[in-house]
Amino acid sequence: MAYWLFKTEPDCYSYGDLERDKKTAWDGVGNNLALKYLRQIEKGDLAIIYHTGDERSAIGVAEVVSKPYVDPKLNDPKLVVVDVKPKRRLSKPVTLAQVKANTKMADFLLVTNSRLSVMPVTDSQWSFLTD
DNA sequence: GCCAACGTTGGC
DNA sequence: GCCAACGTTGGC
Repeated sequence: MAYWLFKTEPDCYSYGDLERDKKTAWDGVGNNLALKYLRQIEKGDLAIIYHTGDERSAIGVAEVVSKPYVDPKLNDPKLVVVDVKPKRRLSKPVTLAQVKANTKMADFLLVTNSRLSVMPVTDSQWSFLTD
């Protein structure tokens, strides 16, 4: 069981959309490094859903309910997706500013590689975001 | 709206 | 295979 963070532009697909849909294929990831991480994800892993744009906050937790598989809508074996379902909203969203203000989060990929859309999250990073 | 950081593309 | 030019992302 591993922890991850998925970024999304809420105007495009928000945590609320995921709650409404109950389940969705997390698609649209094209970056090589993000795809590498995506392929390492296993069924049962948990992912923080982070909203970019004006919100810039970790908003909720999703559970991965499939293995990575090739996006059936596309014809490229490199482009994989996983199915996720909403698990719980965070009691209080954690903003990017709060993450950056904490020295223990200084090496978090969200901070050091702001353009990465799928990234691993360590236990301590997970605790900071979800406690 | 700007721009830094990063990825990608294509000419050589 | 290098790298300049260009495009995209996302924070500010």
